[in-house]
Amino acid sequence: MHLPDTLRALIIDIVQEAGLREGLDRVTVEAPRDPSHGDFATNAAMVLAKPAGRKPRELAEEIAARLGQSDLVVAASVAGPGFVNLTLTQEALASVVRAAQDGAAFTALARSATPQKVNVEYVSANPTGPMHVGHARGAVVGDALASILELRGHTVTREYYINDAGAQVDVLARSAYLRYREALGETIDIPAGLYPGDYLVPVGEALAATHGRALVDQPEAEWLPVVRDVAIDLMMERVREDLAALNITHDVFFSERSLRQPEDLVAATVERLRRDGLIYEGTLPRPKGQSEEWEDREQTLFRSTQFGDEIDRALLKSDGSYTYFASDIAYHDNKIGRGFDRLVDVLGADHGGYVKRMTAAVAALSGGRVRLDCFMCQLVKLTRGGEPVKMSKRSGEFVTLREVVEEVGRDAVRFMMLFRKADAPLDFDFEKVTEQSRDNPVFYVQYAHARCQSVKRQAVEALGPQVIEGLADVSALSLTDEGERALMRQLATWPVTVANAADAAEPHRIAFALHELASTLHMQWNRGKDNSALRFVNPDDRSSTRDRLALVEAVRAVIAQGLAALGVMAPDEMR
RNA sequence: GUCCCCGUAGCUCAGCAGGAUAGAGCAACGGAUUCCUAAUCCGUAGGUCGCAGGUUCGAAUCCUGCCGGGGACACCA
Repeated sequence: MHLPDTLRALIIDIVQEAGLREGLDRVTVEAPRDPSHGDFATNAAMVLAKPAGRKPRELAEEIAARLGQSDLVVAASVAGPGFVNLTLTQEALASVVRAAQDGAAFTALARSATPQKVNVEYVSANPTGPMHVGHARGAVVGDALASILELRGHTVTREYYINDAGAQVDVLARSAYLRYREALGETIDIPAGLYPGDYLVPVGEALAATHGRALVDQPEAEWLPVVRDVAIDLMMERVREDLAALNITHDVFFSERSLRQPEDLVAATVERLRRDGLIYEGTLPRPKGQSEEWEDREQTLFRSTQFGDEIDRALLKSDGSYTYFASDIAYHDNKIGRGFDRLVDVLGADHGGYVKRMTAAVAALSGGRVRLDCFMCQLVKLTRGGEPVKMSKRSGEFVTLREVVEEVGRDAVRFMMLFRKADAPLDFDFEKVTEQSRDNPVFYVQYAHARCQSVKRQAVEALGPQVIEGLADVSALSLTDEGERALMRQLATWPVTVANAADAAEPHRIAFALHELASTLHMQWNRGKDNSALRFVNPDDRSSTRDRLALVEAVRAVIAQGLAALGVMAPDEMR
């Protein structure tokens, strides 16, 4: 159990002994903003007073008195409307310094008591071209989220849904076919509506190499499936390469077409919904403001309104073919069938209207057993020196993910994408990110890690290699400086941060926590300039140096854990 | 017209599932380098938390209604 939880358990014990039962789950233990309020504070008295019919401050006094008797607590005082502020014993905080040095074991304290099987679907970019910067955000957020869920103890499958069955892959095939003829020496003209990007040139060449002129005189119905399959394969290969450049790999690539062949799983899912009475033939009401181009159409509809959607949704088009939504329902049905407790979709901002219907479908298909969470990534505004950089998939002039990674580096791309709440728009400026100034938080955090390593190197130089051995057993009782205690408090809350970030599905919390920890470390390092007694390495005092090295190592271990979860390198030295 | 997201310092954003005088970075101004990496740090200045109600001991945080910005809205994936 980590320290905040230990304290909370202690408080719950005390409070239960006093006969209080109601509202226990609202009791929290947090590190107050203002360190003069103590190391930790609890709201127990305030949330429990009302149901117990007691006065908050009076109850707080009682709790404080009992807490004061604990081995962990030096002082417990009542403040404000009924906070109980706790100052911890040196030993209590010292235990964190020892524990945190084993970063993995320490982070494992964040593991959930009820681990789940979770599927995280992310990226799922259409295989019609290389990925652009917008895709990078969903990719990074999804990947980091998956990692954080794993730290929380869940079993995670990282999944990519390949939209290889719709009209857009036919467009891809026609575009590739032109490139094929081009490769055979023809002069081609790419009409509007097809993909003009020259990334299809290699596809054309590959087709020419394997098929020669065989496809030239065939009717479209003959060559299209052939060209399409080749094009999709090559596009997906490219997608994987692009993702690899970001150090992202998926466990499962799920093909939309595999829902139709060899077995029609879409039909099976639709049938099941029909048996459950959730499907009917009907026409949708005309939306207001859509008066002009609207015509009433009889369609096969899913009763998503029964599960919180605003309107029922079409599963079959008027020509009898499935809608994209129908395929997607079948796909999620397949995921449910694979035994996941929780499904997560990381989506682009343009999929906002899709969330309610899919959530409804999952609720219907799983009988409410499986939860679907959709997380939206807002747009990335790409600029260079303040000037907007266009990225349009149609224009063929978009900035690809690969270009960005090659220009600014994987670490910077990943960290920048995560140093913002996913549902807030993101500004990404090439010049700022490549500047490598402190404007760029990734360097700030990486530098903190490198600095920890540097301190250890310096210590070895001054005091010999033994000075950094066996640090896991130090007493850490000499770490009484306010800055040192601040670091210890932040370390103590690390497992809580991980747990919260996982439960809220907000990877950016990890990034911010690391930034804060880095800041506190840099601060303490600099305080050693004014006051040499505070330096991490003191050649005249081997014992306190070892305590401080243990603290430094604990900070380093936590930063390393966090950066690893975000997929960012933790360097031993900068440059 | 409906739905979703956003509205916090000049700029870019945090604010941990309501808590104690609202935080950070950048920009501005003033400092710190014989000293473990100045890619760092310290200090000053800067905010009616979009507006108006409501819920309660307590609201930037929850609810309702407006205003403003972005996105999505039947056989497009």
